[in-house]
Amino acid sequence: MTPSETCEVFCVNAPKVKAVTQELSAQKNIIDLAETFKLLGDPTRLKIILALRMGELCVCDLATTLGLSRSAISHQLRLLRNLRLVKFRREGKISFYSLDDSHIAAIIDSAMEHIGE
Amino acid sequence: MTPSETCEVFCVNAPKVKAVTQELSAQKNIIDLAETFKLLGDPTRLKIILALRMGELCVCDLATTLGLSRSAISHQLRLLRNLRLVKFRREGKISFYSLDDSHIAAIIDSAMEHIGE
DNA sequence: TTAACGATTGAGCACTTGTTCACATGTTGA
DNA sequence: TCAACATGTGAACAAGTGCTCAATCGTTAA
Repeated sequence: MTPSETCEVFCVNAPKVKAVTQELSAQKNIIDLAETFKLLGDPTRLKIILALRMGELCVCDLATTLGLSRSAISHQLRLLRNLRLVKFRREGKISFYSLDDSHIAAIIDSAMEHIGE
Repeated sequence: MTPSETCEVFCVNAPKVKAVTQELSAQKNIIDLAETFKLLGDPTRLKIILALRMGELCVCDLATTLGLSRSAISHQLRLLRNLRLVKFRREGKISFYSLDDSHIAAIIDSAMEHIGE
């Protein structure tokens, strides 16, 4: 009898595990949720979000503000676009980016409260 | 004159960049914030959080629920503990974990609204 | 049409990360 | 004290990630 078998027999609170397992499998969008948090979990992307909270900015201004190359910013913006965290409009040669969704500010506010400030 | 120099001269909205840069540097806790989101950005850890939202669970029950080894769960719980996303109490040989902070549920709720469900 | 230029993209890489494995720790009951 | 067992931890490795570099795209103005 392996340790894990032992554990299943003697340690597990079976009804609770069953309930939680069912609840988790009912959550169809856990992966999407994790994907969203992962995007916010990188300092560069989080700074982009925080910067755009103050108003729309072009790629070049974001690069200057964050001290990174425009290529690096553009790569990250694509990821943020794909998950609809940011949107953009084009004006001639320049792309202006802004937040796509008011929920994003709410997410960040909640997290800041957790951090405690 | 390199392209980036050109960009700084002709593309940047200088006052806005300056304002945003100052605002970002005033945010002392961006790294902590990103660290918190990064923890929520892994499916395993997010499932742990969602499971604990239904009540405290021991390591073994979490491992059974998520279909992972107890070692893997334990490693992740340590990370969650370090950032005070979860807390635990010990009862004999068994550690019971639970959410450490009501803000976490709020963060997740906001994010779920963003996903759209 | 052409040059200029902001933005985008793919390849490549150094670095990070989540898991497994083996072992250590700490508590319980005999 | 000793065996059993839930949990914790360090090393190692495969997979994933963020940046740079070079090339390309798309728009503007001459």
